[in-house]
Amino acid sequence: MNGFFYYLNVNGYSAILVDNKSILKEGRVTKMKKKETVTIYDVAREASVSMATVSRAINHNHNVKPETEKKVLDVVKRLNYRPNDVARGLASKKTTTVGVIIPNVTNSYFAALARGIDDIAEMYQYNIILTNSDGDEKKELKALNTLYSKQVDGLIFMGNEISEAVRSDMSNERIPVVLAGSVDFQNQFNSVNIDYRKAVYAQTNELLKNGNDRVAFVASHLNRSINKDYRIEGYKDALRDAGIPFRKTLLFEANEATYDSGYKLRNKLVQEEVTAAIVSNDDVAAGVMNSMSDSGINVPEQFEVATSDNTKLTEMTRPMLSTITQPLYDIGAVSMRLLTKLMKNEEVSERNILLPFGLKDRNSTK
Amino acid sequence: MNGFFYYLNVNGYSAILVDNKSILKEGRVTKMKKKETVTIYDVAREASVSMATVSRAINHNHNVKPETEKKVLDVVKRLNYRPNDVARGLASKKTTTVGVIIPNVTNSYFAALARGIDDIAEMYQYNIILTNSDGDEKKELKALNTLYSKQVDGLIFMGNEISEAVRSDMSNERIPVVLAGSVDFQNQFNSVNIDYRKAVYAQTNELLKNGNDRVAFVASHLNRSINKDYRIEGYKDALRDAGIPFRKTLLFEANEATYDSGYKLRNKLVQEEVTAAIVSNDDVAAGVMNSMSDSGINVPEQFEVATSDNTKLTEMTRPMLSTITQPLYDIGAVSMRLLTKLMKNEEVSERNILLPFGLKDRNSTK
DNA sequence: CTGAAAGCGCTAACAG
DNA sequence: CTGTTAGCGCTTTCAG
Repeated sequence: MNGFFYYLNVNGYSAILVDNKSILKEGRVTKMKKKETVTIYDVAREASVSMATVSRAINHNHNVKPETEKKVLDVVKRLNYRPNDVARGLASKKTTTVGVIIPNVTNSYFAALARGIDDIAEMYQYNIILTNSDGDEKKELKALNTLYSKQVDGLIFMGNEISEAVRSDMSNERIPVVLAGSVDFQNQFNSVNIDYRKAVYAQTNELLKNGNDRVAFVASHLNRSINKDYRIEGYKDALRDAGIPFRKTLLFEANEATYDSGYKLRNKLVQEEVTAAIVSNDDVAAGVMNSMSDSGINVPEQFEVATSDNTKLTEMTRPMLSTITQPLYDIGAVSMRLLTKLMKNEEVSERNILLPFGLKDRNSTK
Repeated sequence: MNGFFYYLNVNGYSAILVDNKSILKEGRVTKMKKKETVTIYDVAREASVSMATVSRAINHNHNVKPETEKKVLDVVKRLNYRPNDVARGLASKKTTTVGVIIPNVTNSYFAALARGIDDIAEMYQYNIILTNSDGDEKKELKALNTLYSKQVDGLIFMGNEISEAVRSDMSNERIPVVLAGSVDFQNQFNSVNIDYRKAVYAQTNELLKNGNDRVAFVASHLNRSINKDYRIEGYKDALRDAGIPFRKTLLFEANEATYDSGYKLRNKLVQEEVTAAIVSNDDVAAGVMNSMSDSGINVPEQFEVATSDNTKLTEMTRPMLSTITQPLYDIGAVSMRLLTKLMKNEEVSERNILLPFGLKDRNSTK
């Protein structure tokens, strides 16, 4: 079928797909055209109905008599017809594809969300255009732009924070967006998260209860809304409740959400004489912990570490990492589910969904 | 033009974003035409040229007088015109998007490739539709089908192995495909890999040199071509060179390429009295190693583990994992680069690219 | 329940 | 260098 077939129009008879050898033999081809794709028109002709009816049949539109639907579908199968989604998209203004902006697929936290997103997308017949942004505003803006050009029906944005430029850009388009595992302090977009403030509050309490009065808070970017407005607030809440003064010097930044970035923090941490740390990313936490252990500091006896995402990594390190437990896959899945509703203009009861979290006590804390 | 016009519903409905002053004054417009999109036709009119010229200008076609191009581009900017890629795709039969089939984004090996793929895609102005297949033939076939419908210009396939059904399916379409980190024993498709056989050969030699004569080989699926035809052959080569008999009982299967799946292998390994293992996946290797350590077996003194991918995980475990080093990101990047050439019908010198590998000696081996 | 016809927004000959 | 004219393959009124 592979470029070897030509359009043959014999005796005014309907066009047929033939192998070019027979064309040469027959020698009476009136019109030859390279016929690669079988279109809705071919199906219509073969089934002796109009294109409109074919369209209705393949879209399972109710307004079509069962017999004609069957007739059409049989021809569809026989001709091996496959609808062209691009043409469909142009005509219907729906592409059944959604854009997904992710900082980095390589990051296990976001990868887990992405998997949830894709699974639900598939379930609802959507496809996903994935774009890595590195959390960089420039890249995010560029990605948004090409996604708009591609006429995606919706957008899932991951990236911890929404810069003003990104906010205004997304506001100006009329396509629905949902933030997955990412907060918008202005509360302008739909989102799916856990209650970071409460989670960190609970976690900090545990560390305080263990007798630590110099608990570090470490994040990749302290000034990002998700940290500044939520996690750090939870951390402060706990400190306040325990009557321990908040010290700005116990806030540490890792620059990147990576293992190495966490690993490099040791000296600073030691210098401030912290005995425990709340870390907002598993990779970073693993780096911090290993770095301590490697220098002879015993975890958790001399130094406790608690992390944030409960990715598989938390079970792979030794000691295993105590962590907040988040329904990672579900955050992605629910985000996509929410988006499908938005795209179909269905009612949504909650714009900002908070999924439940928990605390898992493992061996990096006492 | 850009989101400035909206339906106005005056009967006490809220959330009306209107920018048309006359509407605000009137206060009782029943319905307004929703004018969202500015098309190439609008630009043509405003710039007093034909659509064709606009098309040429925005595509930087050479056959346009510099002044007219500027004139057009100015209007483009003024009207905030953004080409509709769907219409473009229908007219040009090129969508500038490629399909990527990945077993699981959550797997660090494949995630690393995916990042390389996306970066190069972006560089060449392509977008990526990502689909998780779990290495399952049914899902792969389904994904391929929807990708064809979406008229992707090319395909990158990851999945360790090409089943016959997938092979014939991909052969029947005329779009280029390249296998990334995945082998095709029939050598029918373009691909980018390392020389798994040589790599495992070298690695097995190291373990043999350390005095192990019962070296296990563990993979997620032993019968997959990448293992059966390449890695295991390399393992056998080394055994043969060392004069050690190959024992089928020292081949272990993990079922899935996951940490847990590796972790569960301990008893079987211990039962066969192996003192070292070659593992074909980092997650599995971490599971095997931790499982040994957790049960009191000292790694590497009593048990050596060597793994395959050199993902970041190999540095996060304790001890750190000795491994084959693969240019993961590059495998993805080169695959995508190869694909761009194929999509543009450029000459390619090598159909099956082998990237260099190395051996990194860390602490899980003596 | 079905058909005719009009596009969707753009590219690509083909003239000029 | 620029305009005209056909479509690309499908959905969607609007009639009947």
